[in-house]
Amino acid sequence: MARRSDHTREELKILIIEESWNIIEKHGFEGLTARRIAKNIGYAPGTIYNLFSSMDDLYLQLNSKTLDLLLAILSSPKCNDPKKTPIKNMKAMAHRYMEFAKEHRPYWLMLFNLKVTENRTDAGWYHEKVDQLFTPLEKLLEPYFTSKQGKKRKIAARVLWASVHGLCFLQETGKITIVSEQDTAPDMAGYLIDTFISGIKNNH
Amino acid sequence: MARRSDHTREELKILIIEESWNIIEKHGFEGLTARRIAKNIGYAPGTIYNLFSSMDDLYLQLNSKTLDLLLAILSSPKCNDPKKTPIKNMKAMAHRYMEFAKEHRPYWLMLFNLKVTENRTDAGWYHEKVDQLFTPLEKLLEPYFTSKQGKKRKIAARVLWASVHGLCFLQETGKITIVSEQDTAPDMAGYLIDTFISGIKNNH
DNA sequence: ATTGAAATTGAACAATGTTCATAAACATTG
DNA sequence: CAATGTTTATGAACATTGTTCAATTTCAAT
Repeated sequence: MARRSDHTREELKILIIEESWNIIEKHGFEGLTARRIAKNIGYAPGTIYNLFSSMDDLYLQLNSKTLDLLLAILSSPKCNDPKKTPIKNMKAMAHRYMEFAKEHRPYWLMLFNLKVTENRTDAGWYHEKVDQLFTPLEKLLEPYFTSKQGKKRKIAARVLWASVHGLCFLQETGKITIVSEQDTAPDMAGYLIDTFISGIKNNH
Repeated sequence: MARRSDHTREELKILIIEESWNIIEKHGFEGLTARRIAKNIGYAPGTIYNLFSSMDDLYLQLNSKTLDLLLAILSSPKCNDPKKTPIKNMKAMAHRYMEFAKEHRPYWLMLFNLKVTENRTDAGWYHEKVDQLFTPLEKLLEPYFTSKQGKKRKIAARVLWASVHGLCFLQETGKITIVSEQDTAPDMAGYLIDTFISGIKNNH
Protein backbone atom coordinates (compact mmCIF):
# COMPACT_ATOMS: atom_id res chain seq x y z
CA MET A 1 0.00 0.00 0.00
CA ALA A 2 1.32 3.37 -0.97
CA ARG A 3 2.13 5.63 1.90
CA ARG A 4 -0.29 8.43 2.32
CA SER A 5 2.54 10.91 2.79
CA ASP A 6 4.31 9.87 -0.39
CA HIS A 7 2.62 12.67 -2.23
CA THR A 8 0.33 15.51 -1.38
CA ARG A 9 -3.03 15.55 -3.03
CA GLU A 10 -1.83 18.05 -5.59
CA GLU A 11 1.37 16.15 -6.29
CA LEU A 12 -0.59 13.01 -6.88
CA LYS A 13 -2.91 14.79 -9.25
CA ILE A 14 0.05 16.00 -11.27
CA LEU A 15 1.62 12.58 -11.12
CA ILE A 16 -1.50 11.01 -12.60
CA ILE A 17 -1.75 13.60 -15.33
CA GLU A 18 1.88 13.22 -16.28
CA GLU A 19 1.74 9.46 -16.32
CA SER A 20 -1.41 9.63 -18.45
CA TRP A 21 0.46 11.92 -20.79
CA ASN A 22 3.23 9.37 -21.18
CA ILE A 23 0.84 6.50 -21.68
CA ILE A 24 -0.94 8.35 -24.44
CA GLU A 25 2.36 9.08 -26.11
CA LYS A 26 3.31 5.42 -26.05
CA HIS A 27 -0.02 3.70 -26.58
CA GLY A 28 -2.40 6.34 -27.84
CA PHE A 29 -5.64 7.41 -26.27
CA GLU A 30 -7.01 3.87 -26.49
CA GLY A 31 -4.20 2.66 -24.25
CA LEU A 32 -5.12 5.03 -21.45
CA THR A 33 -6.96 3.10 -18.74
CA ALA A 34 -7.45 3.69 -15.06
CA ARG A 35 -5.78 0.42 -14.21
CA ARG A 36 -2.72 1.14 -16.30
CA ILE A 37 -2.22 4.57 -14.78
CA ALA A 38 -2.56 3.16 -11.29
CA LYS A 39 -0.13 0.36 -11.94
CA ASN A 40 2.48 2.67 -13.40
CA ILE A 41 2.46 5.11 -10.51
CA GLY A 42 2.24 2.38 -7.89
CA TYR A 43 -1.26 3.06 -6.67
CA ALA A 44 -4.55 1.23 -6.84
CA PRO A 45 -7.19 2.06 -9.44
CA GLY A 46 -9.53 3.45 -6.84
CA THR A 47 -7.04 6.15 -5.94
CA ILE A 48 -7.58 7.89 -9.23
CA TYR A 49 -11.20 8.39 -8.32
CA ASN A 50 -10.18 10.14 -5.14
CA LEU A 51 -8.60 12.84 -7.25
CA PHE A 52 -10.72 12.88 -10.40
CA SER A 53 -14.45 12.50 -10.41
CA SER A 54 -14.26 10.34 -13.49
CA MET A 55 -12.05 9.44 -16.39
CA ASP A 56 -13.77 12.17 -18.39
CA ASP A 57 -12.64 14.61 -15.75
CA LEU A 58 -9.08 13.44 -16.23
CA TYR A 59 -9.43 13.78 -19.99
CA LEU A 60 -10.48 17.37 -19.48
CA GLN A 61 -7.34 18.11 -17.48
CA LEU A 62 -5.24 16.51 -20.18
CA ASN A 63 -6.94 18.61 -22.81
CA SER A 64 -6.18 21.64 -20.73
CA LYS A 65 -2.51 20.76 -20.91
CA THR A 66 -2.75 20.37 -24.65
CA LEU A 67 -4.40 23.75 -24.99
CA ASP A 68 -1.58 25.30 -22.99
CA LEU A 69 0.94 23.82 -25.37
CA LEU A 70 -1.01 25.01 -28.36
CA LEU A 71 -1.35 28.53 -27.08
CA ALA A 72 2.38 28.67 -26.43
CA ILE A 73 3.06 27.63 -29.99
CA LEU A 74 0.62 30.05 -31.56
CA SER A 75 1.98 32.87 -29.42
CA SER A 76 5.60 32.10 -30.21
CA PRO A 77 7.71 34.72 -32.00
CA LYS A 78 8.04 32.44 -35.00
CA CYS A 79 4.53 33.25 -36.09
CA ASN A 80 4.35 36.72 -34.58
CA ASP A 81 7.45 38.26 -36.04
CA PRO A 82 7.00 42.02 -36.48
CA LYS A 83 9.57 41.99 -39.26
CA LYS A 84 7.48 39.66 -41.36
CA THR A 85 4.24 40.51 -43.12
CA PRO A 86 1.03 39.55 -41.34
CA ILE A 87 0.26 37.08 -44.09
CA LYS A 88 3.58 35.35 -43.64
CA ASN A 89 2.97 35.17 -39.93
CA MET A 90 -0.48 33.74 -40.49
CA LYS A 91 0.89 31.10 -42.78
CA ALA A 92 3.54 30.25 -40.24
CA MET A 93 0.83 30.01 -37.64
CA ALA A 94 -1.24 27.66 -39.73
CA HIS A 95 1.85 25.67 -40.50
CA ARG A 96 2.77 25.28 -36.88
CA TYR A 97 -0.74 24.32 -35.96
CA MET A 98 -0.70 21.54 -38.51
CA GLU A 99 2.72 20.51 -37.36
CA PHE A 100 1.45 20.28 -33.83
CA ALA A 101 -1.51 18.16 -34.91
CA LYS A 102 0.81 15.78 -36.69
CA GLU A 103 3.45 15.49 -34.01
CA HIS A 104 1.09 15.34 -31.07
CA ARG A 105 -1.68 13.61 -32.91
CA PRO A 106 -3.21 11.68 -29.99
CA TYR A 107 -3.37 14.74 -27.76
CA TRP A 108 -4.70 16.88 -30.55
CA LEU A 109 -7.37 14.33 -31.46
CA MET A 110 -8.47 14.15 -27.85
CA LEU A 111 -9.48 17.77 -28.06
CA PHE A 112 -12.29 16.76 -30.37
CA ASN A 113 -13.30 13.58 -28.67
CA LEU A 114 -17.05 13.44 -28.31
CA LYS A 115 -17.32 12.41 -24.68
CA VAL A 116 -14.84 15.00 -23.59
CA THR A 117 -16.66 17.62 -25.59
CA GLU A 118 -20.04 16.97 -24.07
CA ASN A 119 -18.67 17.54 -20.59
CA ARG A 120 -20.35 20.85 -20.04
CA THR A 121 -20.20 20.96 -16.30
CA ASP A 122 -17.32 23.28 -15.50
CA ALA A 123 -17.01 24.43 -19.08
CA GLY A 124 -16.24 27.95 -17.94
CA TRP A 125 -12.48 27.97 -17.63
CA TYR A 126 -12.17 25.50 -20.46
CA HIS A 127 -14.07 27.66 -22.90
CA GLU A 128 -12.05 30.67 -21.90
CA LYS A 129 -8.91 28.76 -22.65
CA VAL A 130 -10.19 27.84 -26.09
CA ASP A 131 -11.12 31.44 -26.65
CA GLN A 132 -7.57 32.49 -25.85
CA LEU A 133 -6.36 30.53 -28.85
CA PHE A 134 -7.92 33.06 -31.20
CA THR A 135 -6.12 36.10 -29.87
CA PRO A 136 -2.81 35.65 -31.73
CA LEU A 137 -4.64 35.50 -35.03
CA GLU A 138 -6.81 38.43 -34.04
CA LYS A 139 -3.70 40.50 -33.56
CA LEU A 140 -2.32 39.53 -36.94
CA LEU A 141 -5.55 40.70 -38.50
CA GLU A 142 -5.31 44.17 -37.01
CA PRO A 143 -3.86 45.85 -40.12
CA TYR A 144 -6.91 44.86 -42.14
CA PHE A 145 -9.53 46.43 -39.93
CA THR A 146 -10.11 49.82 -38.43
CA SER A 147 -10.24 50.19 -34.70
CA LYS A 148 -14.01 50.44 -34.90
CA GLN A 149 -14.29 47.09 -36.63
CA GLY A 150 -13.28 45.09 -33.60
CA LYS A 151 -16.23 42.79 -33.83
CA LYS A 152 -15.68 42.17 -37.51
CA ARG A 153 -12.10 41.33 -36.81
CA LYS A 154 -13.09 38.89 -34.13
CA ILE A 155 -15.41 37.16 -36.53
CA ALA A 156 -12.80 37.09 -39.26
CA ALA A 157 -10.32 35.50 -36.88
CA ARG A 158 -12.75 32.81 -35.90
CA VAL A 159 -13.79 32.07 -39.44
CA LEU A 160 -10.23 31.88 -40.69
CA TRP A 161 -9.19 29.81 -37.76
CA ALA A 162 -12.05 27.39 -38.19
CA SER A 163 -11.05 27.05 -41.82
CA VAL A 164 -7.47 26.21 -41.06
CA HIS A 165 -8.61 23.78 -38.45
CA GLY A 166 -11.09 22.18 -40.85
CA LEU A 167 -8.35 21.72 -43.38
CA CYS A 168 -6.09 20.22 -40.78
CA PHE A 169 -8.79 17.96 -39.45
CA LEU A 170 -9.87 16.53 -42.76
CA GLN A 171 -6.27 16.08 -43.72
CA GLU A 172 -5.20 14.46 -40.48
CA THR A 173 -8.13 12.07 -40.30
CA GLY A 174 -7.62 11.08 -43.91
CA LYS A 175 -10.98 12.40 -44.98
CA ILE A 176 -9.68 14.56 -47.76
CA THR A 177 -8.19 13.33 -50.98
CA ILE A 178 -5.32 15.60 -51.66
CA VAL A 179 -5.48 16.50 -55.33
CA SER A 180 -1.83 15.85 -56.02
CA GLU A 181 1.34 15.14 -54.14
CA GLN A 182 2.51 18.72 -54.50
CA ASP A 183 -0.54 20.20 -52.83
CA THR A 184 0.07 19.46 -49.20
CA ALA A 185 -2.23 20.63 -46.47
CA PRO A 186 0.02 23.54 -45.47
CA ASP A 187 0.03 24.66 -49.10
CA MET A 188 -3.72 24.57 -49.15
CA ALA A 189 -3.75 26.57 -45.95
CA GLY A 190 -1.51 29.08 -47.65
CA TYR A 191 -3.90 29.31 -50.53
CA LEU A 192 -6.76 29.77 -48.12
CA ILE A 193 -5.04 32.58 -46.28
CA ASP A 194 -4.00 34.39 -49.44
CA THR A 195 -7.48 34.20 -50.88
CA PHE A 196 -9.26 35.07 -47.67
CA ILE A 197 -7.11 38.10 -46.93
CA SER A 198 -7.38 39.22 -50.51
CA GLY A 199 -11.12 39.01 -50.10
CA ILE A 200 -11.03 41.06 -46.94
CA LYS A 201 -9.06 43.82 -48.62
CA ASN A 202 -11.57 43.79 -51.45
CA ASN A 203 -14.53 44.33 -49.19
CA HIS A 204 -13.31 47.63 -47.80
CA MET B 1 -34.02 -19.50 -31.89
CA ALA B 2 -34.59 -17.46 -34.98
CA ARG B 3 -35.33 -19.51 -38.06
CA ARG B 4 -32.59 -19.57 -40.57
CA SER B 5 -35.03 -18.88 -43.37
CA ASP B 6 -36.53 -15.83 -41.69
CA HIS B 7 -34.20 -13.59 -43.62
CA THR B 8 -31.61 -13.99 -46.28
CA ARG B 9 -28.10 -12.97 -45.43
CA GLU B 10 -28.55 -9.69 -47.22
CA GLU B 11 -31.91 -8.98 -45.62
CA LEU B 12 -30.45 -9.57 -42.22
CA LYS B 13 -27.58 -7.22 -42.94
CA ILE B 14 -30.03 -4.49 -43.87
CA LEU B 15 -32.15 -5.30 -40.85
CA ILE B 16 -29.18 -4.83 -38.54
CA ILE B 17 -28.17 -1.59 -40.18
CA GLU B 18 -31.67 -0.17 -39.99
CA GLU B 19 -32.15 -1.19 -36.40
CA SER B 20 -28.77 0.35 -35.55
CA TRP B 21 -29.93 3.51 -37.27
CA ASN B 22 -33.02 3.66 -35.08
CA ILE B 23 -31.10 2.96 -31.92
CA ILE B 24 -28.71 5.79 -32.66
CA GLU B 25 -31.61 8.13 -33.26
CA LYS B 26 -33.15 7.23 -29.93
CA HIS B 27 -30.12 6.72 -27.73
CA GLY B 28 -27.20 8.23 -29.58
CA PHE B 29 -24.04 6.50 -30.61
CA GLU B 30 -23.28 5.53 -27.04
CA GLY B 31 -26.49 3.54 -26.90
CA LEU B 32 -25.54 1.37 -29.83
CA THR B 33 -24.39 -2.01 -28.54
CA ALA B 34 -24.26 -5.42 -30.15
CA ARG B 35 -26.56 -6.85 -27.50
CA ARG B 36 -29.17 -4.17 -27.95
CA ILE B 37 -29.27 -4.60 -31.70
CA ALA B 38 -29.59 -8.35 -31.34
CA LYS B 39 -32.35 -8.10 -28.80
CA ASN B 40 -34.35 -5.64 -30.88
CA ILE B 41 -34.28 -7.74 -34.02
CA GLY B 42 -34.81 -11.01 -32.20
CA TYR B 43 -31.42 -12.56 -32.74
CA ALA B 44 -28.48 -13.42 -30.54
CA PRO B 45 -25.45 -11.14 -30.25
CA GLY B 46 -23.26 -13.63 -32.04
CA THR B 47 -25.35 -13.35 -35.18
CA ILE B 48 -24.14 -9.84 -35.81
CA TYR B 49 -20.64 -11.19 -36.11
CA ASN B 50 -21.75 -13.55 -38.83
CA LEU B 51 -22.58 -10.55 -40.96
CA PHE B 52 -20.13 -7.91 -39.81
CA SER B 53 -16.54 -8.63 -38.98
CA SER B 54 -16.71 -6.26 -36.04
CA MET B 55 -18.66 -3.37 -34.63
CA ASP B 56 -16.28 -1.05 -36.42
CA ASP B 57 -17.30 -2.70 -39.65
CA LEU B 58 -20.92 -1.97 -38.85
CA TYR B 59 -20.04 1.63 -38.02
CA LEU B 60 -18.47 1.93 -41.45
CA GLN B 61 -21.67 0.75 -43.12
CA LEU B 62 -23.66 3.23 -41.08
CA ASN B 63 -21.31 6.01 -42.10
CA SER B 64 -21.82 4.98 -45.67
CA LYS B 65 -25.53 5.52 -45.25
CA THR B 66 -24.90 8.93 -43.74
CA LEU B 67 -22.67 9.87 -46.66
CA ASP B 68 -25.43 8.87 -49.07
CA LEU B 69 -27.83 11.14 -47.28
CA LEU B 70 -25.35 13.97 -47.29
CA LEU B 71 -24.61 13.64 -50.97
CA ALA B 72 -28.29 13.67 -51.76
CA ILE B 73 -28.70 16.89 -49.83
CA LEU B 74 -25.71 18.62 -51.37
CA SER B 75 -26.86 17.57 -54.83
CA SER B 76 -30.42 18.71 -54.32
CA PRO B 77 -31.85 21.44 -56.56
CA LYS B 78 -32.19 23.74 -53.57
CA CYS B 79 -28.48 24.41 -53.59
CA ASN B 80 -27.91 23.88 -57.27
CA ASP B 81 -30.50 26.21 -58.69
CA PRO B 82 -29.39 27.55 -62.10
CA LYS B 83 -31.57 30.59 -61.58
CA LYS B 84 -29.65 31.61 -58.50
CA THR B 85 -26.13 32.98 -58.41
CA PRO B 86 -23.36 30.51 -57.61
CA ILE B 87 -22.69 32.34 -54.39
CA LYS B 88 -26.27 31.99 -53.27
CA ASN B 89 -26.15 28.33 -54.09
CA MET B 90 -22.95 27.91 -52.14
CA LYS B 91 -24.45 29.62 -49.16
CA ALA B 92 -27.49 27.40 -49.41
CA MET B 93 -25.20 24.42 -49.60
CA ALA B 94 -23.31 25.45 -46.49
CA HIS B 95 -26.57 26.15 -44.77
CA ARG B 96 -27.98 22.75 -45.58
CA TYR B 97 -24.82 21.05 -44.48
CA MET B 98 -25.01 22.74 -41.12
CA GLU B 99 -28.65 21.93 -40.88
CA PHE B 100 -27.87 18.31 -41.54
CA ALA B 101 -25.21 18.28 -38.85
CA LYS B 102 -27.67 19.70 -36.37
CA GLU B 103 -30.62 17.50 -37.18
CA HIS B 104 -28.70 14.29 -37.61
CA ARG B 105 -26.06 15.11 -35.08
CA PRO B 106 -25.24 11.57 -33.91
CA TYR B 107 -24.85 10.25 -37.44
CA TRP B 108 -22.85 13.26 -38.49
CA LEU B 109 -20.57 13.00 -35.47
CA MET B 110 -19.95 9.34 -36.20
CA LEU B 111 -18.31 10.36 -39.46
CA PHE B 112 -15.46 11.81 -37.48
CA ASN B 113 -15.20 9.19 -34.81
CA LEU B 114 -11.61 8.18 -34.32
CA LYS B 115 -11.94 4.42 -34.37
CA VAL B 116 -14.08 4.46 -37.46
CA THR B 117 -11.61 6.74 -39.14
CA GLU B 118 -8.62 4.58 -38.52
CA ASN B 119 -10.27 1.66 -40.23
CA ARG B 120 -8.14 1.73 -43.33
CA THR B 121 -8.76 -1.77 -44.56
CA ASP B 122 -11.31 -1.44 -47.34
CA ALA B 123 -10.98 2.32 -47.40
CA GLY B 124 -11.26 2.33 -51.18
CA TRP B 125 -14.97 2.67 -51.78
CA TYR B 126 -15.33 4.75 -48.65
CA HIS B 127 -12.82 7.33 -49.73
CA GLU B 128 -14.40 7.53 -53.15
CA LYS B 129 -17.70 8.26 -51.51
CA VAL B 130 -16.18 11.06 -49.48
CA ASP B 131 -14.61 12.40 -52.62
CA GLN B 132 -18.00 12.50 -54.30
CA LEU B 133 -19.14 15.03 -51.72
CA PHE B 134 -16.91 17.67 -53.24
CA THR B 135 -18.33 17.53 -56.76
CA PRO B 136 -21.41 19.71 -56.20
CA LEU B 137 -19.24 22.51 -54.87
CA GLU B 138 -16.76 21.98 -57.67
CA LYS B 139 -19.52 22.60 -60.16
CA LEU B 140 -20.63 25.78 -58.45
CA LEU B 141 -17.07 27.04 -58.70
CA GLU B 142 -16.92 26.59 -62.45
CA PRO B 143 -17.69 30.22 -63.32
CA TYR B 144 -14.62 31.37 -61.44
CA PHE B 145 -12.06 29.26 -63.24
CA THR B 146 -11.08 28.65 -66.82
CA SER B 147 -11.37 25.17 -68.23
CA LYS B 148 -7.62 24.81 -67.94
CA GLN B 149 -7.69 25.53 -64.21
CA GLY B 150 -9.40 22.28 -63.33
CA LYS B 151 -6.87 21.40 -60.70
CA LYS B 152 -7.03 24.83 -59.14
CA ARG B 153 -10.78 24.52 -58.98
CA LYS B 154 -10.55 21.16 -57.29
CA ILE B 155 -8.26 22.60 -54.69
CA ALA B 156 -10.50 25.60 -54.15
CA ALA B 157 -13.48 23.32 -53.65
CA ARG B 158 -11.66 21.28 -51.05
CA VAL B 159 -10.33 24.28 -49.23
CA LEU B 160 -13.69 25.99 -49.14
CA TRP B 161 -15.42 22.82 -48.13
CA ALA B 162 -12.96 22.12 -45.36
CA SER B 163 -13.54 25.64 -44.13
CA VAL B 164 -17.29 25.28 -44.00
CA HIS B 165 -16.89 21.98 -42.28
CA GLY B 166 -14.45 23.41 -39.78
CA LEU B 167 -16.89 26.15 -38.95
CA CYS B 168 -19.67 23.66 -38.57
CA PHE B 169 -17.56 21.35 -36.46
CA LEU B 170 -16.33 23.95 -34.01
CA GLN B 171 -19.82 25.32 -33.76
CA GLU B 172 -21.53 21.99 -33.28
CA THR B 173 -19.08 20.71 -30.71
CA GLY B 174 -19.27 23.97 -28.81
CA LYS B 175 -15.63 24.80 -29.33
CA ILE B 176 -16.19 28.23 -30.74
CA THR B 177 -17.45 31.19 -28.83
CA ILE B 178 -19.82 32.93 -31.10
CA VAL B 179 -19.05 36.61 -30.90
CA SER B 180 -22.63 37.70 -30.52
CA GLU B 181 -26.09 36.26 -30.79
CA GLN B 182 -26.62 37.71 -34.22
CA ASP B 183 -23.59 36.04 -35.74
CA THR B 184 -24.77 32.49 -36.16
CA ALA B 185 -22.67 29.82 -37.76
CA PRO B 186 -24.51 30.02 -41.10
CA ASP B 187 -23.90 33.76 -41.12
CA MET B 188 -20.23 33.17 -40.57
CA ALA B 189 -20.27 30.65 -43.39
CA GLY B 190 -21.85 33.30 -45.56
CA TYR B 191 -19.11 35.72 -44.64
CA LEU B 192 -16.53 33.06 -45.40
CA ILE B 193 -17.97 32.35 -48.83
CA ASP B 194 -18.31 36.00 -49.77
CA THR B 195 -14.76 36.73 -48.73
CA PHE B 196 -13.26 33.65 -50.26
CA ILE B 197 -14.96 34.10 -53.62
CA SER B 198 -14.07 37.76 -53.63
CA GLY B 199 -10.50 36.70 -53.08
CA ILE B 200 -10.64 34.25 -55.95
CA LYS B 201 -11.90 36.91 -58.31
CA ASN B 202 -9.11 39.17 -57.16
CA ASN B 203 -6.39 36.71 -57.95
CA HIS B 204 -7.21 36.45 -61.64
C1' DA C 1 -34.53 -41.06 -43.57
C1' DT C 2 -29.86 -39.75 -43.58
C1' DT C 3 -26.30 -36.93 -44.30
C1' DG C 4 -23.94 -32.65 -44.36
C1' DA C 5 -23.51 -27.87 -44.75
C1' DA C 6 -24.84 -23.48 -43.06
C1' DA C 7 -26.71 -20.42 -39.74
C1' DT C 8 -27.84 -19.37 -34.92
C1' DT C 9 -26.87 -19.49 -30.36
C1' DG C 10 -25.47 -18.01 -25.77
C1' DA C 11 -22.24 -19.06 -22.35
C1' DA C 12 -17.60 -17.65 -21.60
C1' DC C 13 -13.53 -14.44 -21.80
C1' DA C 14 -11.01 -10.42 -21.25
C1' DA C 15 -11.19 -5.71 -20.46
C1' DT C 16 -13.44 -1.40 -19.22
C1' DG C 17 -15.17 2.47 -15.85
C1' DT C 18 -16.80 2.88 -11.40
C1' DT C 19 -18.19 2.02 -6.50
C1' DC C 20 -17.56 1.35 -1.66
C1' DA C 21 -16.88 -1.27 2.61
C1' DT C 22 -12.48 -2.19 4.75
C1' DA C 23 -8.15 -1.28 6.28
C1' DA C 24 -4.14 1.33 6.71
C1' DA C 25 -1.77 5.81 7.69
C1' DC C 26 -1.58 9.81 9.76
C1' DA C 27 -3.06 13.90 12.97
C1' DT C 28 -4.89 15.29 17.17
C1' DT C 29 -5.97 15.01 21.71
C1' DG C 30 -5.88 13.63 26.66
C1' DC D 1 2.68 7.60 25.08
C1' DA D 2 -2.07 5.74 24.27
C1' DA D 3 -6.46 6.52 22.40
C1' DT D 4 -9.36 8.48 19.25
C1' DG D 5 -10.80 10.54 14.96
C1' DT D 6 -10.03 11.74 10.17
C1' DT D 7 -8.22 11.25 5.89
C1' DT D 8 -6.49 8.35 2.25
C1' DA D 9 -5.56 4.02 -0.16
C1' DT D 10 -7.19 -0.27 -1.34
C1' DG D 11 -8.78 -3.94 -4.31
C1' DA D 12 -12.54 -7.01 -4.65
C1' DA D 13 -16.98 -6.59 -6.75
C1' DC D 14 -20.46 -4.91 -10.24
C1' DA D 15 -22.30 -3.85 -14.50
C1' DT D 16 -21.12 -3.40 -19.35
C1' DT D 17 -18.58 -3.79 -23.33
C1' DG D 18 -16.81 -6.28 -27.84
C1' DT D 19 -15.73 -10.70 -29.27
C1' DT D 20 -15.13 -15.83 -29.74
C1' DC D 21 -16.48 -20.48 -30.66
C1' DA D 22 -18.06 -25.17 -29.54
C1' DA D 23 -22.57 -26.81 -29.47
C1' DT D 24 -27.04 -26.76 -31.34
C1' DT D 25 -30.52 -26.09 -34.60
C1' DT D 26 -32.30 -25.49 -39.28
C1' DC D 27 -32.75 -26.73 -43.78
C1' DA D 28 -31.43 -28.56 -48.41
C1' DA D 29 -29.68 -32.38 -50.83
C1' DT D 30 -29.24 -37.11 -51.23
